[in-house]
Amino acid sequence: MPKTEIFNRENVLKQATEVFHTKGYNATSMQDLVDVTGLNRSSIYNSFESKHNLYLECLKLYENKYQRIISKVLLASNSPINAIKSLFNMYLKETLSDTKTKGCLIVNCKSEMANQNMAIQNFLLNNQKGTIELLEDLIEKGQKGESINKSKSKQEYALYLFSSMQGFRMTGILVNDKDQLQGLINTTLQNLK
Amino acid sequence: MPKTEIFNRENVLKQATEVFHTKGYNATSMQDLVDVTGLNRSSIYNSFESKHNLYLECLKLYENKYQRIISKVLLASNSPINAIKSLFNMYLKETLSDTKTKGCLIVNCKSEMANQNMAIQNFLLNNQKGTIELLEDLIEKGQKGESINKSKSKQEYALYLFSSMQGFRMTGILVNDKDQLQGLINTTLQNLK
DNA sequence: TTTTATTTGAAATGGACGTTTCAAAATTAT
DNA sequence: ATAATTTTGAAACGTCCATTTCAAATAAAA
Repeated sequence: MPKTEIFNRENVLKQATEVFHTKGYNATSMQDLVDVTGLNRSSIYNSFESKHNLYLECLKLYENKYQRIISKVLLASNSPINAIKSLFNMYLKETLSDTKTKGCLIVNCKSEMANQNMAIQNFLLNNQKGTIELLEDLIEKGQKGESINKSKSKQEYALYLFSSMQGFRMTGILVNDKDQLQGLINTTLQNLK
Repeated sequence: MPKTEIFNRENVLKQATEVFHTKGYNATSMQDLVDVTGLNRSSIYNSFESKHNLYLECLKLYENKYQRIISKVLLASNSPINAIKSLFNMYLKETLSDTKTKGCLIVNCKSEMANQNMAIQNFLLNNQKGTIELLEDLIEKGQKGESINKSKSKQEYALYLFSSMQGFRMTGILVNDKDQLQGLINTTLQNLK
């Protein structure tokens, strides 16, 4: 019977994600991935097929990680507007704790690869769709419960928040002051009240 | 006396910018630049020193181009709030006319290189400083003339708009519907009224 | 026309790239 | 132990990378 895979697949993906996140896809070499994972080159190809496929798996793991975090945030919130506030505060916390100022892996991926690779573009479109749907649900509830104003439709506010989140992630790359970023969140959410 | 440079420097920079903008810095090869400019490899090195320096010059040209466009927009506006609206509409126009959905060169640059290269980071910080100062001036005037509300300081609204612009540029990469993007602008600016 | 300085073309530099190969080591079930 | 099957290590694959080299072509000034 076969010798079984000895390494922890998810752990390897986390290590690879850290490199891709720090350097971007194109600036990350296979040697970087060998170094950071401690795996042999051929083991990586055996287990992940190609650099591109490994990157896609990193993206999916990153997406799942945030989906889990977001679910917790939503469950812990007592109102839709507070849920949205908590989402932004979660991104604020991530931004402040990121010593390498890497920004968001998915936003960076969109910037680097959305117009170059169809598999990536489809991942991004799907991610966008899911995020906007989640925001639409929150806004609909908030508007019904009167904690979010009705001067714009749920679709309009969802796109606004989706866009604001990307702006926040980009801004956080070169603005690391907590008060400024907290102010930015407050200003962004003032629009919904 | 010497044979003089035969090519148009600014034109070469425009051609190089188009490639860098489409593929990003790391995915653009010197061969790509040779192909698109029609120049010889050694002529490029003679005139632009290195790929990295050529990229920096492209960034500066791109920055200058938008500074000129923005100046015109500001001069043509009859109020600060309309000036801001025109700025966003200018970005909307750029987004819709960009068939390759490249986004903003400077936003993409920040995503790809801000945490990797100090010369680039300094350029980006300087660009950020200039943009925010311009927005602060507009907001100050708008708040004095009562077309922009005073519930936030000019610093807070300037950072909000700066962040919103980046979000808009990112969103425009995968959302190409004019009405949706126009709605996004309206929602963003509703916050100032 | 000759001198002088520069641009040009084409080839070469050495190294890094993503990926493949394959024998040797390792591990599990018989 | 032996057989079966996979992972591993190390080297090699061919290609492309950014950059350099240098002789030949060029063009303005003397």
